[in-house]
Amino acid sequence: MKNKIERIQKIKEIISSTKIESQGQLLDILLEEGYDLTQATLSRDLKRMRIAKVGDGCGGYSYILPGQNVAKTLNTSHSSSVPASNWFISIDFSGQFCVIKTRPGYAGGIALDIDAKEADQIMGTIAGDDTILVILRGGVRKKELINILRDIIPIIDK
Amino acid sequence: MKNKIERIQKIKEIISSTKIESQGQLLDILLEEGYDLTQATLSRDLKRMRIAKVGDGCGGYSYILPGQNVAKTLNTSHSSSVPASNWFISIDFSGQFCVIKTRPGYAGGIALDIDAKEADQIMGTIAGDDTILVILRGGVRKKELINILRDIIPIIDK
DNA sequence: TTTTACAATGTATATTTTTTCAATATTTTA
DNA sequence: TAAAATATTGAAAAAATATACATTGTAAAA
Repeated sequence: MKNKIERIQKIKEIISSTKIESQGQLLDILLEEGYDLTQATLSRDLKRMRIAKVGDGCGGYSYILPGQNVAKTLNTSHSSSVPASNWFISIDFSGQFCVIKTRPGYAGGIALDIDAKEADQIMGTIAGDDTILVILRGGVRKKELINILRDIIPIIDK
Repeated sequence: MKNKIERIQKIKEIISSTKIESQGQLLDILLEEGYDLTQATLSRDLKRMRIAKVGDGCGGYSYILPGQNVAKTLNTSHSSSVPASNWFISIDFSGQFCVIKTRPGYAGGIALDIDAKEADQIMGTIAGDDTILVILRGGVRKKELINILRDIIPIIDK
């Protein structure tokens, strides 16, 4: 009972640095770290802390802290070997444009990955800190681009 | 199948205007409105829409749209734009003193927030760089102070 | 101190949510 | 248009999450 505050703190740390897909996964980590608790307690903690479970945009789920739109990016690598879910926020299409949102700092690197594919269908990319604009050639369809991006964003939707 | 887009739109409307505590409740509303679907489809919709289920701070749960910021709702009177979870380290009580540890640099600002409450129970605060000393009036109990700090430090919720 | 109230937690269970699988429907391609 | 590829969905099963209840620990009051 004494270590509740400490546990709460630890949960925050884990959630902000690791992608958590279920309470079971988080529970395992906490148990490994030496905390002694059950899933029931974890459920109560998450409820009180207002930590939310939300679709991750890549076919899975992710737990997020309140206000974690500006989550810090602990994963320095952005190469294709890193699961997309570590940097990916959203993808949107409008006319000949595709806008990909990433966690802060990732856009430039991911844009390079996209450029490296040298796809005919892509006229070019422009990247800021957390947003990539992909400009498509006329007549290129959404699905076509998704296929090109598939190994950068393994599962866009499922 | 044609009405999927319409249904998605309706879900957004409902979520933003009504407190939804479970998919079952949302499903009932949609059925009453004439939409024909099952809970399984709803689960998929919510996942794709990245709608989250989160503790409502009053003992229940609530579904929220991606844009809605949970921390803001919680910290209504907190002038700082920084969510509590980003600065809070620990809180301790001893006699008429309460010591709050923060991440470096935050103590002063948080102390201002505490002062702004102008609570009778608090005689004053002294802040360093990462520590706040809250001096309580005689007879003020721990629980009482926690109630006062509740919307500055949401974590100590209970 | 002793009593009392309340908070924290685990266990077991209930509830809710997610997914698998199969059937259709829709869209794209040829 | 017909065939092929994709997407959407429901029903049922599986998985995940939440809670009722009982117990124990902690703090406040007397």
